[in-house]
Amino acid sequence: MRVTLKDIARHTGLSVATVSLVLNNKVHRLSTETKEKVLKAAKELRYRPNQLAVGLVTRRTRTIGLVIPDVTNMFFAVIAKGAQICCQKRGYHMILCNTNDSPDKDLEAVEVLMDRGVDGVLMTISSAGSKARECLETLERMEKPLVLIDRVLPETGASAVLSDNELGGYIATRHLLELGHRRIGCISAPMALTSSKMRVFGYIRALQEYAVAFDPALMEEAPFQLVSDFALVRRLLDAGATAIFAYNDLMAYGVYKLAVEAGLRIPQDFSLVGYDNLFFSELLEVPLTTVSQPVLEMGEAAANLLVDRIEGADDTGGGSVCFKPELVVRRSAGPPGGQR
Amino acid sequence: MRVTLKDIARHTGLSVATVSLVLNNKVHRLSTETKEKVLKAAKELRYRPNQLAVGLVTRRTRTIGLVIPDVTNMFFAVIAKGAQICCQKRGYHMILCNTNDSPDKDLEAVEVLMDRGVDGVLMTISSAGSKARECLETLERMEKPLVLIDRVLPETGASAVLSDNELGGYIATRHLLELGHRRIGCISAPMALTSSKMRVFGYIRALQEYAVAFDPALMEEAPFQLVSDFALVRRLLDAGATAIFAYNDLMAYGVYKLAVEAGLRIPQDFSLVGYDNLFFSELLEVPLTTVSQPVLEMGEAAANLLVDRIEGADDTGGGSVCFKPELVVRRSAGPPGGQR
DNA sequence: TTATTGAATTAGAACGTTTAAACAGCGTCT
DNA sequence: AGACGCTGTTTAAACGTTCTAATTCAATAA
Repeated sequence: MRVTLKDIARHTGLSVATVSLVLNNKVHRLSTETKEKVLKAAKELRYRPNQLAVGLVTRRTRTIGLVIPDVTNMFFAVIAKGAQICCQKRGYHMILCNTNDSPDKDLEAVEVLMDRGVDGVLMTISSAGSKARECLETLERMEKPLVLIDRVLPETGASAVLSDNELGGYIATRHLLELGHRRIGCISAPMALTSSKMRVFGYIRALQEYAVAFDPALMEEAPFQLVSDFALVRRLLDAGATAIFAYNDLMAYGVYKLAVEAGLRIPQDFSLVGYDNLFFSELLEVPLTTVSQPVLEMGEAAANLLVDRIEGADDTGGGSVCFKPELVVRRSAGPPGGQR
Repeated sequence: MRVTLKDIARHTGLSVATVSLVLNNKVHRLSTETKEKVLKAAKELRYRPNQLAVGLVTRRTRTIGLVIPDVTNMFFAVIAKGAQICCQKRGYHMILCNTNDSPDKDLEAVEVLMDRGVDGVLMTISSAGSKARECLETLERMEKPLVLIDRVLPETGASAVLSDNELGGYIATRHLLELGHRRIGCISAPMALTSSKMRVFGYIRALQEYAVAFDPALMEEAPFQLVSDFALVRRLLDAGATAIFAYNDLMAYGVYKLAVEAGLRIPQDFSLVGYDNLFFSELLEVPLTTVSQPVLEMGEAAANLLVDRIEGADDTGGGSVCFKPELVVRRSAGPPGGQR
């Protein structure tokens, strides 16, 4: 079975302690002869330390937990990959937990991760973050650092890696305003989501800047999926919208699809701007103008922040990092009025 | 910090052993009074067993490893989710390793997982599976079960969850043949991939069945990405292809995009069939005809198979499971000759 | 009275590490 | 000769569990 320190000790005629010391080269005053003997035996027997045992005594596992609503959502898949890249570089490993956006599972995931002795956790809390407080408290009790991703817990001092959603909403809307649109529809995700709220705030700020009155008739809220309700789009157009800013590309695709089916042309009949710059957005026949976030970098930054806090002597609570989104201009947004 | 058995023992005036026995209700002959006292204290103190310690003594961690080339690839993201669903149900957890399709990382991942005491591993070996043998050997030495996903290791008896790629290639091609195509181009992925090879075999079998000679001029091999080389498409069309079967939807999108850019119409100028039925495929202006695999089920089945083997008294090496792909007919494939 | 039985509980080893403290040799200095 | 200082190595406790074998105590039987 598994080769242990004891095996190496027996093999070399030394004590377990000596072997351990050599392998961790902790003590310098060991004869080179002994060192070589141990190293040789370890290599021959292909010794690898049992991390359960190591973790038990050192209280460090070089493992972090990643808690996200859904790996299948590209945003989170990329976050996971970014975090992995950091782990790779810094010698950590990652336990992945999917919560399906359920607050109960948020808490369960945190507890399970604690049981497994992770050194810290990376987490995007469920959109209905009702158990967030308890997660925080658990982590605090265990004295393990937490870095939030994309969603923030107000009031608590938890550090986070964010994207400036307000700015994203602003630049998307400003782009439409610059093109000449004055009646701009906005399809948001549930407003419980900070990111949704912030994007709407950005939308409103841009309108104000261009002295356009905010009209509630131009606001629609839709579930976090492909928009499949044509009535919703119809309402916006009937309210005079010449452009639509959607919470994300996925929702924009739904609008797009519905528009195509209804014989409406983009951008002639109305302009469309999404958010996320999914891979697919440039493949649409009318490539989607959208806002892009540096998601991979965010994942990597989050993990880096976490590992810094894990390893940092000075646990300064770690500030938050905020990434700037960028506008990706493609063809789905043009001047209003059908001219092209 | 963490509450341990010792804390509960101190709290109840009992011994650690008794507390442990109650909590695992191992021995029936314990006074109900004692039981209640322990249970109450455990709840009050919010005791949770340290899984590192449990794992160390029981040699079981209720954790499995998932080794995949890339979470960011939808196929694997969905596999991961399927596996998670199984884990959820059966009380397991999952450590995720990305290999970036590098054989060295395959082996590293397996070793790391062994160090962390996982009970078994779920794995898609890198396409250049050069270290596959060593992975197998390591797992065997540690006596941990392995279930392969999507890719197979011939000669070795490792159990696997597969999709019938030969059948998929066959039904895709047969569909085109039934529509009347006789010159069908095939864009494969690198042939080192079993799945690629099998799909091509299916393609050839369909051709044979329809008494169409196989023409090497109609075969192209492309990297596992968006096809971005128009010359490749041109070559196929020049060789007389009226239809193209692409290894997967992603590659098909590339072909599609290039075709649109070159002013070629689908399916009038040529038909296109993909593989995978990615979410986006139905959003294309000409929705993509494709082959769909039950990926979520595959992930779940793989994890189930693994857990069965972990828990099974009878480790019968576990046979392999093979899922059947299905044709999803949409609009990108029509009769040849431009008629519509 | 002394065994015998049985129920309830506990001591203690084990899992595989780390690490502080102790120890054994041996040469040097008074 | 004894004290001291090195150097190289080992002892042993600890981490938090599990689990076998042992112990305690009381009640019953001989």
